[in-house]
Amino acid sequence: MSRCENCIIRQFNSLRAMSKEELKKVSDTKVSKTFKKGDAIFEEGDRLDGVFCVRDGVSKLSKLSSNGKDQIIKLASKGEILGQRSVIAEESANLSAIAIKDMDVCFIPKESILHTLNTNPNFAVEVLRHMAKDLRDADDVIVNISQKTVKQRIAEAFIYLKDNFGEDEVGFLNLSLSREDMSNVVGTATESTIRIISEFKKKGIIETSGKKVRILSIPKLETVISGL
Amino acid sequence: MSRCENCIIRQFNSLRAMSKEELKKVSDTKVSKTFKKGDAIFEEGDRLDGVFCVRDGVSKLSKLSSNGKDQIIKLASKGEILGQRSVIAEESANLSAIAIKDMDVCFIPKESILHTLNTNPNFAVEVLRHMAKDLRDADDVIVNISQKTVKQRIAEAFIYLKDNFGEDEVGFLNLSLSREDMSNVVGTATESTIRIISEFKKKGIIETSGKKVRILSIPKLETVISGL
DNA sequence: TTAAAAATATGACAATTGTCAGGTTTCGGT
DNA sequence: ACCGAAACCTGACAATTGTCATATTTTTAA
Repeated sequence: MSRCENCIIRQFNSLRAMSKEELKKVSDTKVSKTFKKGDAIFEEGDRLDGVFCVRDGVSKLSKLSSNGKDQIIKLASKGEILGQRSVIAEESANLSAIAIKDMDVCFIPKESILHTLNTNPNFAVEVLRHMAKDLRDADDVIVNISQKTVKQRIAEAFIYLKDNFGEDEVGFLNLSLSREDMSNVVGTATESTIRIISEFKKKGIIETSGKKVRILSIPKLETVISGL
Repeated sequence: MSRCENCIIRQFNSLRAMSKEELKKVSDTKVSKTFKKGDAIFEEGDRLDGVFCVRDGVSKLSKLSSNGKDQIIKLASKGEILGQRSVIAEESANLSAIAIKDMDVCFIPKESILHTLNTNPNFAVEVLRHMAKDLRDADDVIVNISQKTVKQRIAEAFIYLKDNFGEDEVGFLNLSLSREDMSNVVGTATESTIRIISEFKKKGIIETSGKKVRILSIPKLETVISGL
């Protein structure tokens, strides 16, 4: 079993601010878990007794609205820590975390986290910085959703997928979302997403092959985002 | 000049986790300021070299969208600390803070804050908890804006104003927003807000007197929110 | 392999919301 | 008390987006 002290993933998140001894403690209590595409890591309302450190795969963090639709707030991959907000606020989970690519995660009991938080200011500040970034991102999402058209938001989503998850050797996006997930990211009806993606294909902005998507022209996408 | 150690406002925010000595230091470096309705405490893009502790009044925190409209992310009043996120992330301000009721604030240089953060874990955790709450709120706003109609969002905004700012002796909301600010809170055009408020008045859900608004029936508002 | 289920696609239409173009009322400063 | 500016209001219309119904394609599982 691998040890946190040697885990490369650690460099990408706030665990890097932990001391050798703290990491050893975490390593002794952590549990590796795997989740298959579609599995829930946790669901809205669950009481979490720890956080999940993503080693591989991708998860969508979403919340069910009263109208029965899911809104995806964030896509989390390698290095992200899930459930941190709920554990810190000592609240039940506000979001559900569902795997959209097979996942490999470490479960870390909340005691180690909370103890380190209360004794190691470096760690607390590191977590704080990360949450400050999340908060800024959330504010930006609010502005985008309320002030831009669905077409602009879908165009932005493609850029986001390219920037955050990259492309393979032949230019296909590494992360393909179903039309439904894409709709839940931008906050619209599935049919609207399908129509706009069809339009992008007709206009030579993107092309698809099976589930895979390739962006053909970033400039054209940016023209769409700017609103003509 | 009043001292932070004696300030009642402190009880409502993370400054309560500071030690006597830390508070004294803050008190020695702080500067009281007043802002009149319409004044900017800071603007998007400003480099902040401190935070603002609100002692009285109300501020809107908003961000300008590329289409030229403001989106109000949050309304901050007594006890709130403004600029904390930017100072912690060491970024320029992501939002503008404009007074919508004459304000009385204390400016606290960032050095005191950052120093305490790095040495007093209790303070860091307290700030973290507060930011966790802001993040949860932001996530909820995302879901509301993307999944509810303008009418539902305006109804919710009235409930929010009542719950967070209260009513006077005769039942008028303590905080009155202009139609434009209300539009920027819910993310819609001013005309749409005006139409819906007119409709609420006709249906006996609210009544107005000058700028003041009185909610006549919470149950009716809740019916609107539930979407019939 | 093949049948069923899920995802994608498209049309027709309705509902919601935005825009523009006028008005009227209210408010703050002289 | 008055004037000009800002806020508020309303109508007409257009644009965007959602809903429903129905194919078609792709994926999944027996």
